[in-house]
Amino acid sequence: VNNHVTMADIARTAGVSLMTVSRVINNKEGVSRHTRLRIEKIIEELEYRPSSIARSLATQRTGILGLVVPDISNPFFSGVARGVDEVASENGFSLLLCNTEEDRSREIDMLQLLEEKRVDGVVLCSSRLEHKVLMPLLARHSAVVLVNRRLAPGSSDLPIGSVIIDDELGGKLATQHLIKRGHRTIGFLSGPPSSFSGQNRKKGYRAALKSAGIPYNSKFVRRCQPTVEGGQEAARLLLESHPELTALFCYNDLAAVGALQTCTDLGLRIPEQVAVVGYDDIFLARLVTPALTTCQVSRSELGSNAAALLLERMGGCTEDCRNLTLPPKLVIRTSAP
Amino acid sequence: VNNHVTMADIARTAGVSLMTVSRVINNKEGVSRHTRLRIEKIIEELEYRPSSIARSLATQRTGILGLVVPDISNPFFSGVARGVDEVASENGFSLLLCNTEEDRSREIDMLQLLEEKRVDGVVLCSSRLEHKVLMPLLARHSAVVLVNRRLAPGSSDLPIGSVIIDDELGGKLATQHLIKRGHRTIGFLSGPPSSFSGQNRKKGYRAALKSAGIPYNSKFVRRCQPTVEGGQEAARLLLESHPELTALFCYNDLAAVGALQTCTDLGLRIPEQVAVVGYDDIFLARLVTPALTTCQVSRSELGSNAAALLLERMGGCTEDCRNLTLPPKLVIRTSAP
DNA sequence: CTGTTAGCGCATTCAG
DNA sequence: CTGAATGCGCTAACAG
Repeated sequence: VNNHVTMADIARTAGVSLMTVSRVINNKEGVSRHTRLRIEKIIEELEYRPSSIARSLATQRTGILGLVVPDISNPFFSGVARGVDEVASENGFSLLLCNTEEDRSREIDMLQLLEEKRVDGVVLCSSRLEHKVLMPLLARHSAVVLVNRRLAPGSSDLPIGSVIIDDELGGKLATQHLIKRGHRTIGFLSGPPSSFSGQNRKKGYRAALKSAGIPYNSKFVRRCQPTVEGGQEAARLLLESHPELTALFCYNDLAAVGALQTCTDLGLRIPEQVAVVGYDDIFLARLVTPALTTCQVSRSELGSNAAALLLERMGGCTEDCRNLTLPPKLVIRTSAP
Repeated sequence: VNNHVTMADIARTAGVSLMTVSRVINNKEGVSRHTRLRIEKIIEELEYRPSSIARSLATQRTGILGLVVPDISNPFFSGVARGVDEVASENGFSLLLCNTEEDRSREIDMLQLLEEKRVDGVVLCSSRLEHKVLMPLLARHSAVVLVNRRLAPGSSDLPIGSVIIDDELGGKLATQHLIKRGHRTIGFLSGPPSSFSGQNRKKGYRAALKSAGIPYNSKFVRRCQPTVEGGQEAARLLLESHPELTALFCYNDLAAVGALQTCTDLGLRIPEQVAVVGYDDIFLARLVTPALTTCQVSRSELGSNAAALLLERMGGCTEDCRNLTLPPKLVIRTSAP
């Protein structure tokens, strides 16, 4: 089905000009009730569908937003995507999906592709690009919102918004909860050293310790891959060398699940002997045994807020309301009641 | 950043015609090595990016494929999306993501939207629309591939491809495995009655019983919601009324996890007293205890095959290789060793 | 209320 | 090897 009906076809069979047809299509006034109805009927009969591309060329707007994610099959990002899509589609925008496959050069390509596609705005998630190379790319888009990344204040005069999770708060909430339950020796699986969120969660961890008067002990902190295996290994190393630990705060839920398994292997009962707290509240968290106490971050809210912010910017908002920080919420389950 | 550099700008500053610029952009011959290099340099300097929309209007091709899914945040569909994206982007196509939110009227809207956007092809996942309303919509697209749904043979002369999982085979593999391990009284949590895959899995279940000479007993079969809670409830009803059951084959992994929990609640040891088999091999499957024996279906392969099929159709393949049936694979873990 | 005239940015004839 | 002319389908000023 290649030969589409065009506006000209409608105009011809209706015996009017293109302009008149255009008016009824776009619901603009200046058409008599009668001819409008007649044209609408013809449009129905001929099953006319306006061409977005022609319209885009004329209006210079595509009605498409670019969504760049490292991996759409990662539940975190598909959750974000869902949120973005919700508010985008509510406002008449479609999403062009770009998977970078965690690859920097592909991220660059995608950003350029989106420029060629003339998308009206871009939501960029977890950009792996360094500031120097990212900025020129973003400069070529009229509206951009970053998710999971914040530009250093003053590092750019571009109108770039951002939505991030308050990881420091999350780290603090988790640690405070453990302290409140009487734990004084709390281990921390800190995730990949390059991870910003890991660093911020650690800040929260330290802050909570400090305000409780508990000295910080770097021996209780261990990096780990953000995976079940990573958590398993790190937890084992930590617990074997420091049997005095009564609690573990983990970079994410996957690592926490690993920690759970390690405790089982070592014959440590949870939460009696070791309490475990995760981060993210992935689907899995409530299904493992014992169910995981964790910091809940709403992925779809990340997305919907990002989209809302983007639409705001596209609308030409000049205010400085460019950065959002979403608070995580501690969900208490049996792994650390 | 609204005022893009155009081909005309390049042509002017290079002192050549539009045509020449067009030729170097599209890597066509008919340009002297010298001018080509000169123009390429100017393109670099001016940071020219061709406009996809203008090009689309001229060529009648967008380089965009539509991807329609019920819910992108569902790991099943984001997995499929990943697969589709992989082969699409390999072949220079982008993806327009459409979330129907499991809503029939939105599915219709999306299909129309994709027509207006003039996408080159559509991958439609798990369509909820009835044949009568679906066909006219699909007829307006030049290339369509269905995922998780197959049109009745001869029910349409449209060149529509499809990729589905062989659920009957899956049901048979799972059941045969249990039989081979000595089970004779095997329960089946059959999922939602409206589910095609559930019906097919049941066919496989029955076929396996039959070829083992085990009589089919409808009392051993119970519908359930495809959720943890659904599986939990159905498993309880089944096990309480039929203590002779020594194994459960479950509609999906979520239901299987529910069954696992029920067994624990009832004090039944897995797999000694009750063996449990799931379906899908979601991420969760290997992480629960005991790890789930299950039928693995590759979501990304579903997607990549769909995309490949679509590209084939778009290329004008007239062969009858329109339907693919992917075999699931039994993954044996500790819940049914 | 309605129609005319120009583009939007590029590709594709067909001539030079 | 290079260029001029035409059109893709639609919108946006302007005129009537």
